Amino acid sequence: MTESTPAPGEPRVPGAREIPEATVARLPVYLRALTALADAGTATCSSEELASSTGVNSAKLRKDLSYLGSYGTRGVGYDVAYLRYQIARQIGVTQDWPVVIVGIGNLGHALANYSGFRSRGFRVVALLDADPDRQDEVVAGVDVRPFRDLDRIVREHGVAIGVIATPAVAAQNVADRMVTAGITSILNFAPAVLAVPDGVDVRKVDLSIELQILAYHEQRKTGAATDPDPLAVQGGVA
Amino acid sequence: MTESTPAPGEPRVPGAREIPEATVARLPVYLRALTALADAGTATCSSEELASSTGVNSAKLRKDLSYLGSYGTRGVGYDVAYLRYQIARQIGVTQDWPVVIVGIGNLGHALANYSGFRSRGFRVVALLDADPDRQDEVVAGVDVRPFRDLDRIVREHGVAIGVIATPAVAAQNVADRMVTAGITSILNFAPAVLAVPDGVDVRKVDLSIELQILAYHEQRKTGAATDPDPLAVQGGVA
DNA sequence: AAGAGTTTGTGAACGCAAGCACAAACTCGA
DNA sequence: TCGAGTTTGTGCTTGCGTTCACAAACTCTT
Ligand SMILES: NC(=O)c1ccc[n+]([C@@H]2O[C@H](COP(=O)([O-])OP(=O)(O)OC[C@H]3O[C@@H](n4cnc5c(N)ncnc54)[C@H](O)[C@@H]3O)[C@@H](O)[C@H]2O)c1
Ligand SMILES: NC(=O)c1ccc[n+]([C@@H]2O[C@H](COP(=O)([O-])OP(=O)(O)OC[C@H]3O[C@@H](n4cnc5c(N)ncnc54)[C@H](O)[C@@H]3O)[C@@H](O)[C@H]2O)c1
Repeated sequence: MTESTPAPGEPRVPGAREIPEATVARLPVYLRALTALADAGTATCSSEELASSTGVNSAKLRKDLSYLGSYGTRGVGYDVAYLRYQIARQIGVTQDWPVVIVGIGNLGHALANYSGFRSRGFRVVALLDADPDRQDEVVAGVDVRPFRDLDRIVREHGVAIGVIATPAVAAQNVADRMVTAGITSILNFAPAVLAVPDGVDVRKVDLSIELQILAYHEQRKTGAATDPDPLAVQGGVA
Repeated sequence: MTESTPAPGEPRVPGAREIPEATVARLPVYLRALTALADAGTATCSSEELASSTGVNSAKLRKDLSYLGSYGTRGVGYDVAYLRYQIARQIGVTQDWPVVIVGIGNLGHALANYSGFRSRGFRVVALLDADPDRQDEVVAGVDVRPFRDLDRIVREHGVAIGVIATPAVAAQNVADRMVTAGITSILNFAPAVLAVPDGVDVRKVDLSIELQILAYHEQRKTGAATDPDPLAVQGGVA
């Protein structure tokens, strides 16, 4: 769902190696750890140190980094500032990405107020909501605009990434409008499965699913299993 | 990180088959789709229908369901209500899980106000914050308590699942306190890597990481790559 | 200059997950 | 009762991700 169909044979971007999806998902974690090290004044670190501070296996870390190139020095380790820059460049966060947030309710407010955006390569250029009552408000220095302004804002700011924080019923409609406006990456917080055309990436963040996964394991730990087949409700096999 | 060491040879819960992690992560999605079907009055559905409404391959769906048992009927499909119950039972959400949220700031407020909790098997029994100024507040009918009440609340309500929505610097300390109090599953929203003892599950939700993954793919799409090796900053190889 | 110690980069083995393809098991109509 | 049509459950293949283990490449001490 994340990968758009790669042109068979030829790489999408000339000169850019193909980085495995699992590695891409870990690069931001390394980036964060390297930023912390840089802030602490550390100039150099080994794969072992970086691995333990990010909670991964050191061999996995080295293999991940090897997809970017050979940026380490044997017997020494990695130059923190240099590696940090290389990862940021690969991810594409050396410049800021303009982002719009649609649905400024409970969650939308929290997202708009989140300071971690700016420091990690993103800039909220607009907050959109369909409810006219919301549209007087100013959240974190950005004023809430009517949803119909989407096209204009996307065009003016060259927005490629959109965040959906509306109720589930509205999510597909919002996604459609985003795609029409030219957005090609969507982060979806609504508990809904979105259908989008090829070439558009969707990632979902679903709190309930995360909790339910925890509940599954929790149930196994405590051995608190419900009886295996308590009642053959309407139309059960037997 | 999610899987605690399984006793080698013997299953953790007698009579409970081992369900692959990837399948566990999809069961909540199926559950949600089945709930929607049930609400719409649909009595029966095929794997093809359920698959397309959840965005997965139908063969994968059938294989996932086969880990729970043989609950379908060939030539017919699955009984919606029956399958729904079976999935809910396997996940462990036939009864409500008591949950505490620590850190009632921007995000904590949104989480506390989130109605999707109750309807999906979870009940917020307490909101905790270290800041005394927060502790007069009542959010969504639950009043904010001092963080030091954690032990008592966990004990009184039998809480097994905790949510961390504090700043990153406080997250490890909060996690330690949770573990001490008896919590064995943690959902962490702070951008920090948590160290916990064996037997404790941690899942993290990290907005910045999700956005950075999108940015990576976006960069490849537009071909907007930074120059491959722009400057050999302090200590670069060559 | 050489040997001991350290750390990277990666070949190779292994295990998990995805998807195809089909037999088995069902329904329905004649 | 039989045959055509439908849909499940799963064996098998393929691909991806993780981990081990080690040679290559470096530093440092003597
Ligand atoms: N609040 C949470 O902590 C939380 C957690 C997980 C998931 N979610 C999900 O995030 C979404 C938002 O949750 P919330 O609690 O902020 O809900 P909310 O009702 O507080 O806010 C939704 C906002 O979206 C706006 N909206 C509705 N339809 C719209 C449309 N078509 N176009 C533009 N804006 C529209 C509404 O006016 C409202 O301001 C929901 O889907 C919810 O399930 C929320
Ligand atoms: N706001 C968002 O949308 C968002 C998005 C992604 C991630 N996050 C992360 O979620 C966390 C919370 O974000 P926020 O915007 O709500 O921050 P916030 O500063 O608004 O709220 C943090 C709350 O935690 C409380 N707190 C601090 N130390 C504590 C401790 N030791 N014990 C108990 N409570 C403590 C504070 O009093 C405050 O009320 C942060 O780590 C942030 O990076 C937030």
